[in-house]
Amino acid sequence: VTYSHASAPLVVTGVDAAFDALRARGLRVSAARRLVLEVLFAAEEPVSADQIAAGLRGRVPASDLASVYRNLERLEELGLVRHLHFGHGPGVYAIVGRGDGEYLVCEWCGSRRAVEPGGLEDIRGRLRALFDWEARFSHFPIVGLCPSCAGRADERGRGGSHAHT
Amino acid sequence: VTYSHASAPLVVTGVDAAFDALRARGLRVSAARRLVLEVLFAAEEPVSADQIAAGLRGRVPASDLASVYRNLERLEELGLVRHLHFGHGPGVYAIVGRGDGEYLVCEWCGSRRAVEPGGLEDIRGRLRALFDWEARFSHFPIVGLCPSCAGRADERGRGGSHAHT
DNA sequence: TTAAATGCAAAGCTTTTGCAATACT
DNA sequence: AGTATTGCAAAAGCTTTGCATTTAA
Repeated sequence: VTYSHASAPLVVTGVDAAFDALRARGLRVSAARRLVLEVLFAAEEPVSADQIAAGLRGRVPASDLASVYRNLERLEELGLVRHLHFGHGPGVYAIVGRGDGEYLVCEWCGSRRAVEPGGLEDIRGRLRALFDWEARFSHFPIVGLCPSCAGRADERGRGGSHAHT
Repeated sequence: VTYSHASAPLVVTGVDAAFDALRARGLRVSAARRLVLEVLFAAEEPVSADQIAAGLRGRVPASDLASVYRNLERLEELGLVRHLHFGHGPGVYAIVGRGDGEYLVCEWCGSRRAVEPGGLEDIRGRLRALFDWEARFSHFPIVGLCPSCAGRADERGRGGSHAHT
């Protein structure tokens, strides 16, 4: 239960700026590394390591999965990338400052709603007040039922089987 | 990303009542099954399948891990057991109605705070009002920083490395 | 008796690690 | 040239599945 520690967020305007940031820290800009960053910058949603390795559905050449993981780890240490978890299943990665933000994930249908930046401040403030707890929803999102699944839940009464998240 | 569907919660007073519930549904009360239930009833916190198989630190005889998983799955379908996730790492299981409740998990030190039943109603209500979202914190808890780690975070400024959850 | 449940082994999925070969600076 | 990074293979951690055998009812 330990994950690669990330340093302070490093927000960058684009792939090129990211490359500069890498070189500035003595890291190299290899083809595989470039691929990972390009896929992440092109992605509109957080993507899994597997999706990155697959080249985001064939758009870009594939890369070794182990290298992808190693790169994601380094980029995360650098503060350029973060990862989060949409329930069960593989972790998903995103560029810090893009595809970023916090999510509400439906545990029945798997749908997600991205919350605008600051949209959870109210919730965080209340958790701070009630429990002196500094909640963070950027790594483990808020899970529950989306409006339509919640409606379905009412029909069927309490409980009921489901199959997601 | 699919997990065994659970039916309506089935709250039971003790191991014996659980056995009755099993038999009432045509399920058998085998030694392994008994073990799983006994460990869960004895546990004060949710425990992993591995801990159950190990007999909760030697208190009870060990059992096959695959059987433990199969039993947990069936007991969860029955509504007697639930499972949740304290961050990365194995899922943890608890008897419904005991060791139950909702948790706040610290992503730095791994500590957890159990919230009294209903203690998150305010939060849930607010999420309902703001996003029409029916949040559930019983399967994926609220993750963030506990008071002491939050303090440590201030000292070190934004970001900073961590190593847990 | 007979279907549910077990034990063991094997596999699945996500992620990590070792190591010799490669390629960025 | 020197070392960060790669590719491949293997392993680790959690969970599921197949199957012949046992066992509760």
